[in-house]
Amino acid sequence: MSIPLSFEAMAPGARLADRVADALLAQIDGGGLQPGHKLPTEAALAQQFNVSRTVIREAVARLKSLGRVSSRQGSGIFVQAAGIPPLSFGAGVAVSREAVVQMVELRRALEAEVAGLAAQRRKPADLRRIRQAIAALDKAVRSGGDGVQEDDAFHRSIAEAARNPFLLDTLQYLGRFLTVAKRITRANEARRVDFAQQVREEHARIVQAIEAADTAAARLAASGHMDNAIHRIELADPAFWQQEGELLARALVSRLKPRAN
Amino acid sequence: MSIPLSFEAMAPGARLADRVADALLAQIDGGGLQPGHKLPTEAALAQQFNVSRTVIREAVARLKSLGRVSSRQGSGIFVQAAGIPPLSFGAGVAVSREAVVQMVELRRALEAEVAGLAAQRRKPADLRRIRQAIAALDKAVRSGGDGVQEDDAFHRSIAEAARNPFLLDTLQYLGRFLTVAKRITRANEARRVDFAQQVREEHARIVQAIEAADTAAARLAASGHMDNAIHRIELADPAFWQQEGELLARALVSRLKPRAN
DNA sequence: TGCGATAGAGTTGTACGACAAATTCCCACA
DNA sequence: TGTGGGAATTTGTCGTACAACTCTATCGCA
Repeated sequence: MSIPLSFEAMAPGARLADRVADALLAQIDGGGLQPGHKLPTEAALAQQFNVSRTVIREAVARLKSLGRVSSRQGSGIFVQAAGIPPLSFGAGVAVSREAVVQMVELRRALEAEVAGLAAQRRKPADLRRIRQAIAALDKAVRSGGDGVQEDDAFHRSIAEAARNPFLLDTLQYLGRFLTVAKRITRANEARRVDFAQQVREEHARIVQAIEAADTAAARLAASGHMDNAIHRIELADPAFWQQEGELLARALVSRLKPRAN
Repeated sequence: MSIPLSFEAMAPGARLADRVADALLAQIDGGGLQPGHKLPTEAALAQQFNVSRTVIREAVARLKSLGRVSSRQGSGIFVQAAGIPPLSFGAGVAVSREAVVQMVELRRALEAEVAGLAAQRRKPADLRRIRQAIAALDKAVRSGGDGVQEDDAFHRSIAEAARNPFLLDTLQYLGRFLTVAKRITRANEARRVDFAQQVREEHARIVQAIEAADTAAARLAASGHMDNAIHRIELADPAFWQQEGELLARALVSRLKPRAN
């Protein structure tokens, strides 16, 4: 089981440890190394790749932090079972109006589901928290705040009443992208007093359906709320999008700015 | 900007590099180091932590692979902007019947959404692919296969017609957990011939609604399909769940088996 | 013969020193 | 004042040495 290594040819400019790590990674999932398989010793790898053991150790450290291998002192380095890779939408993706609309479509599905489940499963304590959250949102808006945080808390209080951690986690993950988008659309919404009132009424409809334990109505209200959100996003000033989008894109992908990793 | 380091006290058994990496990480997001901030030189860090530069370099390598810092030869090590952490349900979570039901609830939301969007946006080529996928599924089941892969392909063909990459990605992520669960419930479903016919009819209803461009019907059909899936899961043999769940749990969390990382 | 203790080899973890390569800074010079 | 260039700084790579730990095989004893 030797390492064939087209390693020499790849990415001549990159750091040695990175190249070795990539080669090892390709070897592991390309070459069909079973979990538990022991790979060559650091000394042997150093010889095969014609680098020092230092470089091998850095490469292995990278694979360890990726969870692809594990090392045991005195024993060796072993291939780990590849877990299910996490879901990542990629930074810088939430800046085009099209992408934001697509994300809100995803959110529409989730919000409708949690609203429906919350209507079925909510307990008195849940209703109390939901009402509390909506009161806090009203207060924040009345006192001139943007209410982004309170809006998130309101929707989260509903998601928690649905008692489904996967829905909750996915919604929160999505929310991190959308708070960015919210800041973009905020300036537009702030100028439209009617929008604030409209949002207030949409929220009220959702809460009312959940209180009444009306699953279908809760789904419909939440879904409609997102439909209107999409509508409001599409009314936003295009020039504003372009300008702010550029700024946020640069902020989000700042990790790519320095040319080395 | 010195490092206070409660480093000595923590995790006395762990590898030095890991301890240093944790201390640096705590320093970065605990101590409020802005992105772009340059942290001390490797030599200075080695002195502060009272370890060799080797250990510092391994710790920094770990932070680099996590994307939290970047280093530039001749310049220094710099804090990176923390991106949005990816969504991960955690391995070994998809083995209890309760968790699987909750995941299918999430899937219900997504499948309803993609079905509805597909009904609105499908083009002739999409319909062709969907019909092709369902034919392949029928054929696989008729010839005695389990059809798991073909079922996935069928649902994916619908998701692709919805033209929303975020919905598609989330659904595929979820699918990786649920194929595990499917294998668990397979033995149960195989014994029930009526189940296969039932699933066939549910699929047909979804396709029909998409072909008819009937958004509401497509949502309803997809949602009902998932409702019935939940029902079928809950009918599965409890003893079987326990037994198979244990097995799969061990397989999934195998990355924790060796005691070091 | 069977079995456990032990010595040894093998492997990763840590330390130290040296030089190469890239960057930054400062000063002399025009 | 502006600029070129070299020195100082800093990370990247290499090599060696030893410590800590693991596995194996041999030896001694019952």
